[in-house]
Amino acid sequence: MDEAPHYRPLYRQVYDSLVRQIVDGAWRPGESLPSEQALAAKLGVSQGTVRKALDTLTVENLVERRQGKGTYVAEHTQERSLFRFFRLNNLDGSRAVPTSGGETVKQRAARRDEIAKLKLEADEKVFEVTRTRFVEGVPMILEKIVLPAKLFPGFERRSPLPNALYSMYQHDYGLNIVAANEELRSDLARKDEARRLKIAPGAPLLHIERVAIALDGTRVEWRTSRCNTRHVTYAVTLS
Amino acid sequence: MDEAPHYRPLYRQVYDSLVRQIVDGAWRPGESLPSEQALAAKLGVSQGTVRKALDTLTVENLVERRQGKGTYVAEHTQERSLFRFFRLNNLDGSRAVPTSGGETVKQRAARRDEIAKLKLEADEKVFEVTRTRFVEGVPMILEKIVLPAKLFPGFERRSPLPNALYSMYQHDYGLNIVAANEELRSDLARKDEARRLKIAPGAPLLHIERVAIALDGTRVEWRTSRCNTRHVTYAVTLS
DNA sequence: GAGTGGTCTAGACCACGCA
DNA sequence: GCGTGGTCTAGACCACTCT
Repeated sequence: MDEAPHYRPLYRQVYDSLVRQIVDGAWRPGESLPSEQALAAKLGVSQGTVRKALDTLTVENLVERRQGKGTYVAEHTQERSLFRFFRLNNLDGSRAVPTSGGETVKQRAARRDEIAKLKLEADEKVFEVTRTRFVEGVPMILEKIVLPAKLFPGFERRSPLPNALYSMYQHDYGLNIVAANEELRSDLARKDEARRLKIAPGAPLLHIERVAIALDGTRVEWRTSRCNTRHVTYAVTLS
Repeated sequence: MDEAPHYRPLYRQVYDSLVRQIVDGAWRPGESLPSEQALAAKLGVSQGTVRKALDTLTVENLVERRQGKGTYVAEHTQERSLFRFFRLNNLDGSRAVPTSGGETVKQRAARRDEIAKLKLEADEKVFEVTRTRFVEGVPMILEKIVLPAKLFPGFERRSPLPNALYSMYQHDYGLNIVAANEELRSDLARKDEARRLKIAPGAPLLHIERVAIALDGTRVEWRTSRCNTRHVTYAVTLS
């Protein structure tokens, strides 16, 4: 009755060890890790084995390596974060740059669907953020963001929120968003939505739901975006 | 005024050489490549260098490696092709399995937008395929597929078409689809669409446009799907 | 020049598939 | 038992960055 792998390669153990240390904050985002040689010496393996682990971390966007300088814990800067997780393009194919406005933040008990989506305990509280996002000054997206309150102490006092939330999650709460699952469908604008987006009721909206996942697997946010795709499109690259 | 790389690593040259040979059909899909040792000997490099090139090919889904057996040119089987390029899930999260019906195929001159999207010459011809796709017997998607005629000799005589076209492109025309760019937006069902999908006119439809790209960069198809997302959602995994 | 990551080699041994 | 890919090592040299 053994477990699946039957044997764990050394480089995999090195990888796991490094991930755990990054999760625990042994090195902050933007800081450099020890050199390959140093890591190899400390862990008692060859440099090549450390390299293989670091290469995997690089592919997964957890670290960045710069020849001649060192290996750095990846940082969610404003631009990088947008580039990875904001997928809307203008009709000419250029990347749309969003701004935010009209936000509200409130704390309340989690609802049943939120408990399921975010894997919460039954009695947990959440923060609900709503805001409008603009592209070139035009209201384009209505966002609702639900966050587990226990992960974000003091969040209600942080208004106004920055445009790129993931950067804040990382720096202020140690939550490193590394993956997200999205589901898209088409829907019609309700009356209140139409008013806020300055379009006709019943106009088509792209409905996007996202669950964002941190390095350790924690579900950090459930975001619902309702987007007027008259002037932007959602871009996906399959490969 | 030198070119960008300034120097091309050996493993990169090995990689390029292997890609070229796969494109040229030196080994057919499903066939095995020579062993690492054999390739290393033939190319006059070490086994490790060949391995690095093969690892890259593996990540890009061009080959599959099986320990104890060998390295095989990746094959677009029905299931694999669907898994990679068909992104619709049922509402419970399970993968929707489509079937196809009611197809028409015609040949005609390319229109201006098609010339731009598929990078055609001005006077080229295209095949236009239209068909309906069903999920669990219910009409769910209206597809229009535009193919450059020069890439698909005799295509008009192939009806009825298989459900998974990319498998056919690969085996019958040597066109290996390795990437695709998609753009999504929300739209309303026109009258004729509503009739064919058995929904109300003005119901919301997810509009998906895809340009599929072969191994050598050729644009092989421009596909427009108009999908009723009442019972399915389009899933994206960002990482 | 010192220190870092990037490339390349040669060789050993392990895990797997198959005859 | 043989051939394949998978892991791991030790060491050499190259390219880049900074002092």
